Amino acid sequence: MIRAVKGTHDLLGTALAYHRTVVEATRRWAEAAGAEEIATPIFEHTEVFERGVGQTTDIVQKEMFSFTDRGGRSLTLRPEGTAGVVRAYLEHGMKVWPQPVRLWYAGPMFRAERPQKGRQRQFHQTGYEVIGAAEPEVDAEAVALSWRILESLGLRGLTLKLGSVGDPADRERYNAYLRERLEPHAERLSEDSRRRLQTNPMRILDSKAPPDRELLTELRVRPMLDFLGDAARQHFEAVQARLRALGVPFEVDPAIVRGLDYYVRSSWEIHHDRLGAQSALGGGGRYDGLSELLGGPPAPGVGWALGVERVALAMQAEGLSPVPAPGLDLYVVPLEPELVPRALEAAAAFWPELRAQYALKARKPGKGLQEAEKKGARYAALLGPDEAAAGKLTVKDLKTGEQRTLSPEEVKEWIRGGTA
RNA sequence: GUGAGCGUAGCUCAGCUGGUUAGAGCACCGGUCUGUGGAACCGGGGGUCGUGGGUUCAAGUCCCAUCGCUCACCCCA
Repeated sequence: MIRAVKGTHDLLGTALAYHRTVVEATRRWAEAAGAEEIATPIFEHTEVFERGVGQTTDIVQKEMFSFTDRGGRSLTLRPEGTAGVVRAYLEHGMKVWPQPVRLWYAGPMFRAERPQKGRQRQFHQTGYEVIGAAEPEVDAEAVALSWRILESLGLRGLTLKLGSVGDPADRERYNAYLRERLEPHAERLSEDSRRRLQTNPMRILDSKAPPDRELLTELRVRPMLDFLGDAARQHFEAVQARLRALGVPFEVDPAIVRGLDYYVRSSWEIHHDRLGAQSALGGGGRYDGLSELLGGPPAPGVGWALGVERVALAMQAEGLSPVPAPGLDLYVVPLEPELVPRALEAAAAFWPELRAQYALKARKPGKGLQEAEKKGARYAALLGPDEAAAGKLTVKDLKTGEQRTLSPEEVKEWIRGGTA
């Protein structure tokens, strides 16, 4: 049997209902904030991510699904959404739109990791980007929006961790400090971290390897926050002040680093307390240099992404139900075999005002009602010789038991009136 | 990529220390039931026991390998 590829899943039933609930919540709140939806391709030229996300990141080094197309171009299934959105911003000259431009999106992302709870190879994110503004207000706006989306879904066990990774110059000073501090003890670091010492020392802070953690504690390595320049520090404080004013609870996490190189200044994650190892529901940050990394003019930006599957897991852990998919309005039951075609015609005549389906085999009335119930229909319509002759249907409300024999037009009126 | 746990019907599982033709519940199909449902009862379809090899008179059960799933490491949404 051919099965879905490792780390991918068919989405249906309850899982899809959770999925839609998260996407629709994002749509509602993002559009409330004035954002326009964008759908970028799920694959891009590999360099979009190599240059955008960063050569030294785990995502680029070991998690991308890349392939060569027939023309010899290197393409990559998007591992995240922001780089593609900024590429689109540049490609469509959105810098001439009224600034800043607010965009939101939802769609699949791909990372070649070993699957586990809350981690799949194809997963889904919703995201929000504000491009063309450097003010701390938009950082706070973005954080507050993602926080409120999660709250609106009913989630309680949320923690917002806010940090700052500073400006590039601050990071250079910090990286120099880290190298100087850690290099004498390099042999005690994990293999990955020894490599990071050369390529990107800050990423060592992200390591959870016990030897790395011990060494960092023992050396009393100072956090990035101590190295913020004046501009970044003022920005960070302003963001905190705006968040307090908006009533968004957060804790400052001096160690927050983020796995994507394009982040500067604000950087945050939202965690849930009952998710297991992969506890981040979402994260984001400011990426003022990204446009230039992609070959564009300076264009400051800030944004976030939520992991749809993880939010769904968190909702389930808290016993929260998704918005259910709408069921059938009407199930048409032919009472005689020769009336099956008439049942199709009757059901088809209700589309699309009513969700109507019909039985392919003649049923006795009792069986027909039972079947309608199993199909999840609110109403059953019996079509027997009498109804056929009169051009009517005997329609029964399966909840109340109320029954009427009506013309198709009257059926529409009754049901639409009843469900309005 | 590393480690651990688990693979019996569409789903949830039973199958004792290896011993007839591998079972149950749910679901599905049909009947009891020729114009009114949610019940009950009866019947039916559906399994190469993940796969391959080995031990044995005999393997769903023991051993090895392999594949898959899950969780964890790593990292992140």
